Amino acid sequence: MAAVSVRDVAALAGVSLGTVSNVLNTPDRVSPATQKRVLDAIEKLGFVRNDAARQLRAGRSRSIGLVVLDIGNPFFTDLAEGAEDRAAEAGFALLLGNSHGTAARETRHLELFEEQRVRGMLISPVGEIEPQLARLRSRGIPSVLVDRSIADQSFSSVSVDDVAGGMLAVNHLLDVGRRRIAFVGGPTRIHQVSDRLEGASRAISAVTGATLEVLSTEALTVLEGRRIGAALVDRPPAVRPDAVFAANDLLATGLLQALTMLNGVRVPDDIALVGYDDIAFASTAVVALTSIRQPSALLGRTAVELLLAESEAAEGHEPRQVVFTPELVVRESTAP
Amino acid sequence: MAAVSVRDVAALAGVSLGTVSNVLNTPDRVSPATQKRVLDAIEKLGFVRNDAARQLRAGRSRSIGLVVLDIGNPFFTDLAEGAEDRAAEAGFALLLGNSHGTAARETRHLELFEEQRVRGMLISPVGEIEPQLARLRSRGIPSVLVDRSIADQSFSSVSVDDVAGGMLAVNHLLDVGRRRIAFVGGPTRIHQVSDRLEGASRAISAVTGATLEVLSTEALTVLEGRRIGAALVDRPPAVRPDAVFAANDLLATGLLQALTMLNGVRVPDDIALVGYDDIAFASTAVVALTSIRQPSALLGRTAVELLLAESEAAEGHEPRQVVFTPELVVRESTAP
DNA sequence: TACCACATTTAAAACGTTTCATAAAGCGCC
DNA sequence: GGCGCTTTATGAAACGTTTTAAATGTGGTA
Repeated sequence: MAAVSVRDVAALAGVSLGTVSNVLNTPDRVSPATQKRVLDAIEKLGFVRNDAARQLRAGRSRSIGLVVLDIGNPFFTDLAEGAEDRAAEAGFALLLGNSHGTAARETRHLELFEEQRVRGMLISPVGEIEPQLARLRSRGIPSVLVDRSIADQSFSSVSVDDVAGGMLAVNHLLDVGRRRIAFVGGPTRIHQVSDRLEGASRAISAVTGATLEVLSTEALTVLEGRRIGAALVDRPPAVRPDAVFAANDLLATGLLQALTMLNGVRVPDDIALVGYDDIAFASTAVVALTSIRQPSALLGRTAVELLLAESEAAEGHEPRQVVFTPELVVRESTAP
Repeated sequence: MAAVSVRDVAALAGVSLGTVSNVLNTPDRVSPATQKRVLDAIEKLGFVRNDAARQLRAGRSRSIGLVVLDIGNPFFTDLAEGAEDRAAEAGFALLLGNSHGTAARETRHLELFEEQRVRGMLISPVGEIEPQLARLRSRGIPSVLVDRSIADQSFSSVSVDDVAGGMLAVNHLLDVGRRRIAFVGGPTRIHQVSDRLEGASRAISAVTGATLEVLSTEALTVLEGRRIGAALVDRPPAVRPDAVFAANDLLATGLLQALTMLNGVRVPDDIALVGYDDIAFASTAVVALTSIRQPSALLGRTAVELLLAESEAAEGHEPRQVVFTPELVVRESTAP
């Protein structure tokens, strides 16, 4: 019930409280004998540092804020997991904020975390947030942007190259001999969708005789995938694509359901299929799904890394943009 | 760049710093005119409370620790989301810790959070953790246990009644006229599995002529579900069950794949199927899956609620055990 | 006019650390 | 034996709040 402070430890060990602090922070400066006495006292009393006091004096805390668009989205869950792991390794606590995609909540979390005087913010922004982050920076709180193509290079960021991902997917389809390829995805105002399509187009352009048909969807859902899949089954085989690149795994799953259920079309024999995100279900679909994997956890770890670097560094630290390249995971749905 | 403190605000507003604090905490005590001047100054300087100092003086922080077994598990993700929402509403920050099911990491997080002097811990424990929590409690840090059948009633807890869930599932199958029911799940040392089976048994016992066959699995995975499903397809129709209750949705998904793919068995006509957890994919399976939904987010919200109550209350606060009843979500896979 | 009650404001102490300047002690060397 | 040097330990100040007791001002009442 009683809070144990350095003072109590000092009293029990028969030293001054400054010495206790030295044992904790700069053990080299204190003799082995004294050190032992102090450590014994700490052990005996079960002393645990009060980070608030530490932070107050030191001016810097040992926590990091993470604000994500939607913690329910596996991408962000994995990212949070990676960030938390790295933070814990460095002895930092991770404050989690879920903005649910709304600017108001995002701002609320930034305020809450600023009150906590976090070492810095990791944020996947909803809207225009640069002004807020600039203000925080002027207060000595750095930020790292997550998963966004940033015009403003004045902040550090981590992201994944969706154009490269699109190329990866379509190049793979071309490699396994497909030429009439369809892209399924939308709406294109989602920049991930347009980037993946852009990558697909580039890959197609490099190969003569290869064509790309774009089938637009209203959303990136299983249902939309099923709808497009049913439409493909209805087509005469001659005008069907021989491969489909879906903008995410949900669409791909829906496509797969429609194609295999209706039994007119075999995957991969008639139509090869590539998804995107490599969600847990991709590998356990009726036909295991080839997909593009994003290194989400690594993104989180790296974001923490950049943040700590920026926080340690002197004033004029150069922000860094780290762009990861996604990875192709080949499974049955495109097996030759 | 300079940190703005109450002192600066006081100077600009031409009042003492005690008055600034009063404006922030007990506005009734300060005249409207002064209040306005102070608020203007706060606005102008962009003053943000330093929670470390606040906490140091007040002895209590404005953050809550959450340690989960596996943040990648949708159940815990939803729970964390609910907890975070509720915490944010109350002006609290949520510290997230992922124990990955290992006791060492769990302990590490508890230490880290204790250093932060969190208001309390929310924890889904890995192993025997009562001693650690008892120690924390003696230090004035309460805990709420999450999702566990606790022998020790001395801690508050939130959990879901898996026995009730099992009954719910099987009663539904009985309601739609099925009598030869199979339970698919395992290993039974997982208490969720044994509880759900227990519920299933009870429901069966209440109806004469109903039988329950138990098909054991090594793990709760899609693959295992597919294995059992294939075995069922191989049986002569006469000795097949007319309904299956799977211990979770992954198993159910595997079962569904095997049953519908091999085309010998129709769902729900020949075999009705109920899963458990109501994961996102349940509703978009080839045959939309009837499942048992756990109120994960509500669990998280409630856990925060209990924690705050305990933290506000006087010394001898009675711990509370809240047990939620899961909910049946009927879809195609059992449609009459 | 003198006094009191009340509303408002102030000044100072306290929270538990870290840090810094300084003191004490031990030691080798001339 | 005194000197400087290094190692080790100390005490006090400081971080930014909240809180408490005391001070100040205002108006009403005797």
